[in-house]
Amino acid sequence: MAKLDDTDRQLLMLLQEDDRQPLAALSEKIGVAVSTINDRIKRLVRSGIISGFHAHVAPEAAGLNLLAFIMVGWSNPKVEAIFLEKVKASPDVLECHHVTGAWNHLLKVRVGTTRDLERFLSETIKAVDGVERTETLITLSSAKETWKVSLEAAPS
Amino acid sequence: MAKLDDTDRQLLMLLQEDDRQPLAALSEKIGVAVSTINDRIKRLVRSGIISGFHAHVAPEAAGLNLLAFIMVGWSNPKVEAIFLEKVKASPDVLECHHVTGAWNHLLKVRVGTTRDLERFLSETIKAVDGVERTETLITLSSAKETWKVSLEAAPS
DNA sequence: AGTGAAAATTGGACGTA
DNA sequence: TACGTCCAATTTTCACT
Repeated sequence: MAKLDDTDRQLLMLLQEDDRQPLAALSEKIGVAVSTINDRIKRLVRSGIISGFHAHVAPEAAGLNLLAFIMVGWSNPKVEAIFLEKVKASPDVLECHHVTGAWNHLLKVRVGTTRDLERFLSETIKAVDGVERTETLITLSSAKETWKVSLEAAPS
Repeated sequence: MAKLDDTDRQLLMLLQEDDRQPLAALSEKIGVAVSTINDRIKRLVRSGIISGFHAHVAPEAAGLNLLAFIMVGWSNPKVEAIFLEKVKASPDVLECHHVTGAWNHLLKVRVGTTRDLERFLSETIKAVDGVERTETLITLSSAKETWKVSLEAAPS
């Protein structure tokens, strides 16, 4: 893995904040030439350190007013493959993590209403044969929700 | 809230995928004029439907190899304010949600190693006076992790 | 690698329908 | 609101340090 110097870290911080600012603005903030900024960004993209440039959409604008975390459990290991397939295909599922502890997987799900959530649970999750337990945590409010990776202490 | 037509939804889908493609590319994919694309994006940004344009950084590139979800509980309601302040200030915390159920808040946290996680728990979470219970789910792998909002069924 | 300036591409503003 | 044109701004390339 390519290592990051201080200029890279500053650049990544600024691009995580806003990837549409002109190279000239980045150049001024960091203190290197515009063409250097351009080279650096190219390199960071090519090496995969920057995985992409994405517009973020306000979920409420799309009518998605309900955020929930769902923990799912089963005992038969054959369940996993079918479960993951369904989950990956569902646009309601933002995240699916395999976690330690009493549960097998933790899902982050965005839907419109509680009715949609009910439908999701019955049609997508419990419809998978072998799923034995679920626990749903409904989000009342989100005090923090960021995608920004902290770049203070980089590996040497 | 401004309503979205089909052109908006197509545009948002494409920009969620990659916000750096030229307007000409978007114009061709959607089938409207370049200047229309430009107008639409401007409007979507002004109305807050697009909340921003952000570069995504691969966490591993920053040495963040451990993802965990931490549930936190307390009984004294005065704890919340202090807790949220610490959590918002911590670069390790990606998300903090107020949730229903046996716990008060659910955190999504990214750190380098288990040692960093241990330090985070003792110095940031348990250091808050009044925090009584925590449960940590360590992520072994993530089958899905997206930020894309589904735009199939828009509100009328 | 970094720089500055030229060349190519792109985005933003305006007038018209 | 959508369109096309024009001009300004921005990105990209390149020869040099």
